[in-house]
Amino acid sequence: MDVSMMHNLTGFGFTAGVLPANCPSRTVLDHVTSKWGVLVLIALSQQSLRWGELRRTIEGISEKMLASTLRTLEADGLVLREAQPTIPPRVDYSLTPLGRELADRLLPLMGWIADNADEIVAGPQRAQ
Amino acid sequence: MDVSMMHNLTGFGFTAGVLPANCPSRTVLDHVTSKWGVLVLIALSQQSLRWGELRRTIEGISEKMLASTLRTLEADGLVLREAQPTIPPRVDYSLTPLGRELADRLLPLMGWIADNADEIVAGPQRAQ
DNA sequence: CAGTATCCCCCCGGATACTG
DNA sequence: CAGTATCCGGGGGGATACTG
Repeated sequence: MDVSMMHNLTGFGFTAGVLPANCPSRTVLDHVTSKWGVLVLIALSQQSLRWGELRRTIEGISEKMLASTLRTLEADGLVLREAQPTIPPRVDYSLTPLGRELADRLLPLMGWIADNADEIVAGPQRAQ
Repeated sequence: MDVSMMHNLTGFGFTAGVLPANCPSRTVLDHVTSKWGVLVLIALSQQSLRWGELRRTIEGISEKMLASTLRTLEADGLVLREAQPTIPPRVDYSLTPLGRELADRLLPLMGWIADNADEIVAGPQRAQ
């Protein structure tokens, strides 16, 4: 599996119309690019985290959305949930091997965004 | 040491909390991961396209959302809009250099999603 | 052809309260 | 601590009609 083919769309089978509607890829894309999906995956890419740590790490996320996002990503097999049957409960979240593969593609993207965000939001003219 | 540092978040400057809320990176992330942002950028990564071509290429997008998405991406300096003053009008959309840099990070992601979507939506158990 | 304008609904997602 | 339950408002986003 060569990396060079990663940039050849033809090799991925969505030559004609980017992606057909109602196909699995669209579903996964929606999950990943959901409002908090990327940030959860990025957060877990560094280390496994507990619920409360995730909540504090991803600034601004609500409990509802954290739970919802984690459930979706877990159902997709991207995030692993490990609950200790202790009192008080302790639950650790981490990436599955599949999730790690995905995160490896997300990190360069996020890195680029972090690097260029200031220029982008400022606008081409004003940045100049 | 080439790609490996891409996996070190510290190198990108969002060590502490993934990304601060209300920061430029969040804004750009929201634009890119908007419902149609990724698909528009991917579509334009192969070739510049006219309005109607984009509409047909990105299956399922409405005129309203195509216009909205294009305006956002153009304002961000990621997409270039070139209108010919002819009748009937002809407008070409393409990626700016900045947009191309971004697309180069999006393509591996989309490729991976296309490759693994079937397994993901099927679920780990059933896929097994 | 390349878009606006308009109507309108769904549901995403936030806030708050509560529980094992 | 790690969530669920419930309420609720705004706006994301679809469908249709219209225009230069």
